[in-house]
This record gives sequence, structure tokens and C-alpha cells, in this order.
Amino acid sequence: MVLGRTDDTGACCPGLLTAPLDEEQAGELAKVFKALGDPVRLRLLSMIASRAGGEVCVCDLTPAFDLSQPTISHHLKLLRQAGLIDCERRGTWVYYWLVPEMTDRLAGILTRPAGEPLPERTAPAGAAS
Amino acid sequence: MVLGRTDDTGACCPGLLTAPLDEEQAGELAKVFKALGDPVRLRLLSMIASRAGGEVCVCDLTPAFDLSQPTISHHLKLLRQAGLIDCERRGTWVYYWLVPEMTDRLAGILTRPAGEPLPERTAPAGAAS
DNA sequence: TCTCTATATTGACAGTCTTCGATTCAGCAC
DNA sequence: GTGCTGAATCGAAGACTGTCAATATAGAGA
Repeated sequence: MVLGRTDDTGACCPGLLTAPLDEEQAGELAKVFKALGDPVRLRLLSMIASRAGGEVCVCDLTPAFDLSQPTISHHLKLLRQAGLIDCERRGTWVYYWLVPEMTDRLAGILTRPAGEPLPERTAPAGAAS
Repeated sequence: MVLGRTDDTGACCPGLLTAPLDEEQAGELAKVFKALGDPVRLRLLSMIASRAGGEVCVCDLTPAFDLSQPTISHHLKLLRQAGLIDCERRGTWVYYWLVPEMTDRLAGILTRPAGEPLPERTAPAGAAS
């Protein structure tokens, strides 16, 4: 995982707004954002993240959508592969919960450092002459 | 735009981690994340956002990729439709810049409130029986 | 005017994604 | 063991996406 690192370098978020991403970073990040790029998955994620107790049974998620059970299962799998949620089987049921490290990382990547408040747009940057 | 609102309600970020999204919110948000869900667009965005001066000429972006000019133009259009960047024609050239309000909004949506540090996973939440 | 350069748009094709019904797998209860 | 229930996987159909070559458009300059 090449995304954001909050510890080892000391820098909170190398990314996106401060320096051009290289191809590998962009590929990794794109996978996660792609997982977020679907309304059903966003709703699933928000239902999981906001649930009191921190986890949700699939049996509570599926009936909230006008979609088949395999479709919901598929979306949950994609969210899990993106590292946004994790799950555990407990008896007959399966419970999902948010992986907050990943959303924290994304938030950091999208946050511009306060000290260097994004290059203000200034002038044509000397283009046309 | 239904996304994040930083002013009118007083709340900084209704979203995603604190309460289930409704269908409309999820649809709007998904469009933006979908725009971020492609490595080429992420690299374009980071090149635009990190550029000193705050804006970039398309003529500086296109040669950085092994892609045709129409393809880059297409990706820029999608980023613009998502509200992440904006542009202006200036003579023969077109300049793009970041719309920081949108990335701020996304960062807020992905940030959990410090006071209510995400429901700690506790127990099965009384599911079975 | 005509020509040249920089971007955008169009149309087409290949690949990917979302969705479903059917099936399979895991665990509980009898 | 058999049967039942909850969830995941498989395979296929249709929609959508990323890419290109070709073309169109906007502006500068002769």
C-alpha cells in the first residue's frame, strides 16, 4: 500500500495536492476512489461506519436496498478489497465494520497543508507573452 | 450540489461516517469519487493542484502522458464536470486550476468528528437470538 | 482573407462494471 | 446424518468507460 503514511516519514500526507503523483501511487489511490465511486457502495459504507456498536450484520444491510443479495455481497467485497471495510463470520451471520485508517488516509490525501495554502492562482504564469 | 455544506447549517460535514447517506446524496458524491477513480485523472489533478502559480496550461499536461490529446481532453472534462477543476481559455491556450472547495469538502466528508471518535467496535451488538 | 497551432468534439471499438438468477458453501438445529 | 437459513460465488446480459483516429472549433498571425 503506497497511499498516505501517517507515521514513518513524519509527513501526514504526501499526496495529491502538493506534488504530482507517480503512476504507481495514482494506480493504488484510484482503486480506492473507484470503490467509493458508486452510490450503493457509498450508502453501504455510510451505513456501516455510522452504526452504533461499530459493526453491522449483512442481514441488516441487504434489505435496505432494492437489489439482490448477491449484488450487495459483491459491493461489500469490493469495499473490502479496497481496504475500506473488514468483516468476520460469527455463527450464521457475517459482520462488517469500517477500517478508519483508510478513510483517515484519504482525508489526509485530500487535505492541503495549512502552512502552504495551495498556490493562489496569480497570473497567466507567463505563457502567451 | 448536496455534498458537504460548510456554512449554512453550521455543520462542517454531514457525511458518510456519521449518518447513512440518502440516495440523492450518495448519487452526487459518487459522481465526484468516480471522477477520482482513474489513475490518469488523479495524476492530472495532482499536477494541476501542485503547480506553482495555481494553474496549468493543457499544453504542459498532455505531453506528460502516453495518451492521445483527445483522451487527456476527455479526462479534463470529466474532472471539470465533477467540480474538481475549472478552466479558462486565454488566447490559443487553455488553463486549468483546482477548485479547492471541492477537495476540502471531500476531506471533510471523510473525516470523522474528533468528539465522537467513530463507534468503537464493541460486541455483536445483540444480533443473534 | 488564408494558414497554422492548440483544444474540443465525434464516432467507434474493446474492455470493464453492475446486475441478476442459479448455485454453492458455512453453520445451526433437529 | 438431513434440512434450513444466511452469505458468497459463478456465469451471463446489458450498460458504461477509456481510448483512439478523424474532424471541428477558436484564436493568432501573415
